[in-house]
Amino acid sequence: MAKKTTIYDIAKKLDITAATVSRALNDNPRISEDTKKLVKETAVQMNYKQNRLALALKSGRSKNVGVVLPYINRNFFSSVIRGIEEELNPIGYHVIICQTHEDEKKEIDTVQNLLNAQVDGILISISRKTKTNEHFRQVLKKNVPLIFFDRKTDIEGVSSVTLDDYEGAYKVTQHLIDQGCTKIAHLSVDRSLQIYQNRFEGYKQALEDNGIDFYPEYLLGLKSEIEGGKEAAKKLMQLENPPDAIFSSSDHGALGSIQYLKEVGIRIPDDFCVVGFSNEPFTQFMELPISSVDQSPLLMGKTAAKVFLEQIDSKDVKIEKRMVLAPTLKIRTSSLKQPILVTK
Amino acid sequence: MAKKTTIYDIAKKLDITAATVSRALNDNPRISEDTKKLVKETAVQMNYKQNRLALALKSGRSKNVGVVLPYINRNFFSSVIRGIEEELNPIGYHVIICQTHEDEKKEIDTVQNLLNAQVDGILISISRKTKTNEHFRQVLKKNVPLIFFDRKTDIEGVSSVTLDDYEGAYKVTQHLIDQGCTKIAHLSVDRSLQIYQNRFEGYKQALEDNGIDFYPEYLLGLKSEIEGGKEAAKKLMQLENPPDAIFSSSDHGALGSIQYLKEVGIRIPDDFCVVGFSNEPFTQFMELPISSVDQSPLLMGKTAAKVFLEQIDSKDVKIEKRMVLAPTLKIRTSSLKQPILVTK
DNA sequence: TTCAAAAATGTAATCGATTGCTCAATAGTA
DNA sequence: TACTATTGAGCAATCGATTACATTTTTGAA
Repeated sequence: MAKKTTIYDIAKKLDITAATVSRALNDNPRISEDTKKLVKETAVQMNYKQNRLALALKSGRSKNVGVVLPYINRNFFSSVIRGIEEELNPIGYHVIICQTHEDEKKEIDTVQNLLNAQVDGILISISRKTKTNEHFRQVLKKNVPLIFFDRKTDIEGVSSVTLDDYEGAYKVTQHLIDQGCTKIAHLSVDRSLQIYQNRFEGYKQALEDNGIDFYPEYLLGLKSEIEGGKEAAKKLMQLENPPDAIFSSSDHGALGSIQYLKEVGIRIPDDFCVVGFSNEPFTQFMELPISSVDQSPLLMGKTAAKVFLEQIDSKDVKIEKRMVLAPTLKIRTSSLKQPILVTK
Repeated sequence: MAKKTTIYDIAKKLDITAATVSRALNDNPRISEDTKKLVKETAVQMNYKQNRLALALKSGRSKNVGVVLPYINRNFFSSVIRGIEEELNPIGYHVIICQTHEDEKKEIDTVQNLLNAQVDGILISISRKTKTNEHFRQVLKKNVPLIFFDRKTDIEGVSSVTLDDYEGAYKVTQHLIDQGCTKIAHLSVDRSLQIYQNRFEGYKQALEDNGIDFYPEYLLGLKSEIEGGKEAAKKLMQLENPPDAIFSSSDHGALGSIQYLKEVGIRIPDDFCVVGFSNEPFTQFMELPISSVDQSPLLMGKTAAKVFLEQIDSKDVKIEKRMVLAPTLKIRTSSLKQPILVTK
């Protein structure tokens, strides 16, 4: 019992061929209206459901796409996923989500597995530790569309959807300068990733454009999350000439910094400004709401999905599309000296 | 070019049969070691990758499981997913994640789609709006393992992994009473869901066991997130006899309440205690860390996955397993009057 | 040397749906 | 009436891997 009904079952019942059933269900014009109606009714009656595996095998399209990212428990990433799903689900695609936990080996395995599973495309935000390209070339070799989002690496022929991190960082830095800060430190997570390198450069350029020298001591690496932010702030404040603002490449880093600064009695934003990056939800509901850069994750997801669809549709033509989204600076209390306007 | 190599390609190259190739690759003892070695080497050389679709169609197992939940951008849910993946990925399963956004119709569609896609099982946390059972019966009818996690509904023959919400709520309430609170309000999200009903009952029982009367005015519904928490707190404080503690069924509700209470100058925890539920990360890194109930999402995910595997393995035997995990109360500043011990 | 048992491969069907090609039946035309 | 379009539906191959059931080749003992 509980056997799934196939088109053969329907065919047998109606004493026709499976081919006819298939055509009827697909509204093939070569089938008479009468037959179509009969078949469709019987299908409903027998609770027939198309087997997508068989279809996939035949057509060579699984209608599955793989989404590979470091973690899903970051609001940014889960929102990107939501964007992708909103675009792809309505047209029959399923999304297979895989986390790399920032591990290169896992990323490679994952990509390989997805290829085996015959996904129709792979949307990926590379792990922090990824130094290799071979697994991406494998994807291209198999003619499977590959799209980078947010964290990318440069490979010819691969499309990407990213945020203008440079611009975002520039805006943050300019904003801090506008607030009267002149000694602005920058916490960078891992500049071997383009996004962090770009943020760093935007920061540097803004300083330069405002005639402020860049002090290497003000540039710190950021280790693990909140704790890293604390440590970094501590180090900075122990400098002979401590900064008066921190621009952190991550919201968690910004939070950690704020926690440390408060501990040692520094008043924010009066004496010190802090800005983060990513606009994680918690930044706005802290007691001291944290300024941050919004990365439009939903839009990024949708855009990545659209790029994938374009790629799928134009099989032969090779497209390389590099889309860059505009960042929005959300100014909140942590960096707003004159309480004129607070963006929610 | 870029054609995927199949076992037929390997067979042709070695002038043997596809059957032999298949057997060799699967280490069938009926194939000589020499042939095996030769086939395997050639496979690597030709960059052969098994087509999982074909295998799935033949075996009737897609090695995919569907995970259906309201949202993935809640730490609780994304951690459950992580637990599921950790258990299932290593043995070759892929996880297809689908969000219902608390919409019954979407849930029904999703389940239907997953069935069409021939998933080997469905792990689901039902949406708040789900009142129907028909789609679950469809799953059972097709003999596809169905496992509820966290949010369940009672259906015969369906296994579930849940938290002991009753116990969690009881602990919270007892803790508040131990802190000297006697007028404890409860914010409940939607008692048509078992989890919230159970929390309510644990709360009520704890009151009763301590000889405290239950005041219906202290029981409030909780609408949208933080805002809802604020509103609820406001309403409560406008009562003739306002409470001296709030036990919120959601962390966001607790946060909203705290925000309101602070606004009107009520000191926490000195004059008022607040406890949430879910142990979302933000509860511990707020300036005023919020007490909450940890739901062991990782363990829940792993357990659900294990139950699924048991079910898959014992095809014929019908298993109905109801696992209930123990909650842990994380006591933090928001409800700790005597600073003796703070759980991190 | 002979022949059965064991070892190594091959044959062909199967999973479920699709589709190019063929064929039959009906309609239409001269 | 004879013959050709047109329409409706069947046949069989295909997608890639697996596997029950042969068949062939070796091995080894009598």
